[in-house]
Amino acid sequence: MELEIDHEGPVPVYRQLVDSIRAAIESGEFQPGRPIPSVVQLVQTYGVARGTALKALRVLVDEGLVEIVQGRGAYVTRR
Amino acid sequence: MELEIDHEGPVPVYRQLVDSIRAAIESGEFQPGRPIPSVVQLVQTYGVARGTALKALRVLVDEGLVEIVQGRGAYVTRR
Amino acid sequence: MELEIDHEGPVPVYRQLVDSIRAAIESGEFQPGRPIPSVVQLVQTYGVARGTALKALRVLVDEGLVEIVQGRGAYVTRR
Amino acid sequence: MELEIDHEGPVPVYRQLVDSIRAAIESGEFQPGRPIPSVVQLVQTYGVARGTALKALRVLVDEGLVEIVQGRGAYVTRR
DNA sequence: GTGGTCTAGACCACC
DNA sequence: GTGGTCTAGACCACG
Repeated sequence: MELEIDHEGPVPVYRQLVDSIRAAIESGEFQPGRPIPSVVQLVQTYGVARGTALKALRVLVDEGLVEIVQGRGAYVTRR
Repeated sequence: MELEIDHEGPVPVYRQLVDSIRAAIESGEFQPGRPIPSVVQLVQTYGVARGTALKALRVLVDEGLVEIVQGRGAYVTRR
Repeated sequence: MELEIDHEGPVPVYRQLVDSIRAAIESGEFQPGRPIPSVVQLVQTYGVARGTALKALRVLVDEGLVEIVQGRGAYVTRR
Repeated sequence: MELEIDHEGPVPVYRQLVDSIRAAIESGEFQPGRPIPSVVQLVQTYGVARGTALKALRVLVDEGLVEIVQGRGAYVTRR
């Protein structure tokens, strides 16, 4: 998963997060059925706002790459 | 009854227990009037916390698949 | 809503919470569509453990007196 | 609550326990709504068998002096 | 802030 | 041995 976020550039931060996480999933760094970093971890690691991390999560859910389970976390979709 | 619990995956642990026990009942592995594994056995076998095993039990009782006999254990409902 | 929980008495603590909240609903103290005290408030106000407060909540939900809105809280059921 | 049990005499041990506990209730030593000593405590304090302590408890319940709440303990009946 | 999940430990009566 | 109750703490997504 890429480590740098460009807060100044033209690409929305949440988009950068989405692309970064998607790349990590497609590369196999994040395995199906395994958790992706929690919202809190994303916030701390990338220095983004909570809302930004949540927005990125929503996009990934809409794309079917990630599933949310309440009380447990966000996971890479199996299949 | 399935032997593996995925503590890292998206499915809540107590749900995995419920599904596993229900499958064993429906397959006939656990017969009506016969006991299902005790809470302590579930804890030891699957490495889950007591509260988690009890929560699974409660769901099965609510579904009518299992009934509790105090001091004796949990049994597959007859009928 | 009654203010005293008897931790030494015969009635299970979660049951006392259920009875207390139900009484407040039926008396109109807690109005339909309005929130009931949060889990954290119950914990702090009555000196009970989180699990105990959640157990009481679950009973009220099962009885149809209360409904949960995720991320917002527990509300008295309308109707 | 009396401290001596006569294991050799003609009075059944469970009866001696019953009388002892009843006396403690009637004297106010054990208050209504408060717990009486647990089965384990009776066993340890008086050196009686578990079955004996349980039998004494049953008699007290039948007499309406004590009420049992599963998971919590035995309590002096209110009123 | 909210409730949901989970762990680890304790004590209880009952069989 | 059995399940039921309770505490104290943790982490999660969601608003």
